[in-house]
Order: sequence, then structure tokens, then C-alpha cells
Amino acid sequence: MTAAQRRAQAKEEYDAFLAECPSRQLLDRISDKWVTLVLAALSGEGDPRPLRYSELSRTLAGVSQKMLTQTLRSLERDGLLTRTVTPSVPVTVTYELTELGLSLHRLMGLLKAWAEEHMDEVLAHREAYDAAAGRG
Amino acid sequence: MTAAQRRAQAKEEYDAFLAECPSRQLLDRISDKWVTLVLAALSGEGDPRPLRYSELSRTLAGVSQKMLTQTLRSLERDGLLTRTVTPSVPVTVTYELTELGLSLHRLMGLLKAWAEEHMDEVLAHREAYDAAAGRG
DNA sequence: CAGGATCCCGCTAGATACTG
DNA sequence: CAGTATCTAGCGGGATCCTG
Repeated sequence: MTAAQRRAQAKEEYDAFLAECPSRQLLDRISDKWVTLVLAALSGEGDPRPLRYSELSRTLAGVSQKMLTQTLRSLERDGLLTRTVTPSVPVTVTYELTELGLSLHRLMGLLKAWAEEHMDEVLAHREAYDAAAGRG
Repeated sequence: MTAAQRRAQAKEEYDAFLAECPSRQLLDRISDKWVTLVLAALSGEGDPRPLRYSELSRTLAGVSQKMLTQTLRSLERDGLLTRTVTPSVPVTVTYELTELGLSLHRLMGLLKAWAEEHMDEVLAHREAYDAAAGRG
């Protein structure tokens, strides 16, 4: 069973490597379905504006309360946005991007640019591949 | 139940929007755990070289056969790499990045750069947040 | 209004075994 | 060597109900 043990160890080491890799962590963060959208909403298309919880909830049409809260918490935790509570009645909570959050949103712009330039090519390949499989 | 129905419809529309959004599709593709690593392996750190299945399997230490095959198939389908079968005994299969694949790998370089520049800041925020929660 | 707590389900990664 | 087939457990994520 030495081979199996070696494989198991290699896997653990590799998982550890992946867990520590900064770019892997970044991918894990931005690949979250709602993170991108929260960022986009708060960035206001180049004119960053704070938004309330209910405004975000309306802007991100399909999001559940659980996911919205969870996403906002994790972004606050990572210092990408700030959460401000105004003790009025009823209480008002606003979210606003930090400079770090804006920086990340700018990075997303680069992804968007690449996607708009190349994704149609990718999709064309995909269709061609599927069509060939259908014939073959 | 009209409210619930409206919510359900909003969700469907939003999911459709997400499914069609090119940048979302790009994120779904690159956020795959193994895609990044296959790309990196085949790019050879700036000196792109074709690799055999078994070579990839060894390079990506912890990957299962299923995941490796699945990843390679999807990347081939999207035109990011080519699969070449040499009918020797035993059969030899090599994988090589296309220009599109190289382009994507260059994009990953931008992500890497951002991550290396900012992820420590993110992680510092995270620790501070957790520490504050521990005290609160 | 802005969440917290719970239950639950589908998806998928991964281990195992087999094949041309 | 380069895969395919199958089975299963774990978990992300949504729906629902409840609260200050």
C-alpha cells in the first residue's frame, strides 16, 4: 500500500499548496456568484455609491437573504467593503466599497474585457466540438 | 402568492442573465480548480510545451484521473488546447495550448499579479476581523 | 428594515474498479 | 498508457420561518 500512501500524501501536499496560493485564493473569492454582482452594484458603473441592504437586495434580483448577508459579511471581513449602521428607527445599514474593493472591481474590468473579446470564440469552438461529436 | 411568484420569476430572469453574461462564463471556466493548473503546466512558465497525459497527471500531483480527463476534455471543447493522438503501441496522447489558451493564461498572469499585490492585505483584514469578533 | 436559525436537496468531486 | 464506468459522501446554496 506504499503507492497508495504516496498518492495520498502527494494529494495532501498539493491541496495545501492550492490552499496557500494567493491567486487560488483570489479565484475562490471572485468566482463566487454574488461577489461580482455586489461589487458591480456598489461600484455604480464608475460612480461608486453606498447602498442599503434592501437596495442591494432589489438590485441583485434573484439573491436570497442568506446569500446576500453571507456575501456582504465575507466581503466586509476581507476589507473590500465597509458596513455602517445608523441607529435610526428602523435601523439603517449601508454598504460601501473600500479602496481595496474598488481595486478588485477594476480587476474585474480586465476580466470583462477579455471575456467580451474572446468568449464568443470560445463558444464557437464549443458548438463546433459538440456538432462534431454529434456526427462522430 | 403573487409576491412569491414575482420573486421566482425575478430569480429565473437573473439566473438567465448570469448564464448569458460573458464575464460570468469566463469566471466559471477559470475558477475551476484544475483548469488554472493545467494551463500553467502546459504554458511551461513562458515556454509552452506539449505534455502527455501521464506527464500532466504527475505534474498536477493530487488530481484524480476523472478530474484530469474531464478538465482536458472541457478545455479542448472550448478550443483552449488541442489533443493529439499518436497511434503507437502503446498509444501516445499529447496536449498543447492553442493561441486562445495562451491568451487565457496571460490573463491569469494579471490575476496572479493582483493577488500577489493585494491578497496579503485582504488576509490581514480577515485576521483583524476575526480577532475583533473573538473579543466582541 | 436587516438579518439569524434551520432544514433540506442537488450537484459534484473523488475513490475504486475495470478496459482497449 | 490513457482513459471509462459507477457509487457515494459532503457541502454549497436555496426556501422557510422567526426576531429586535
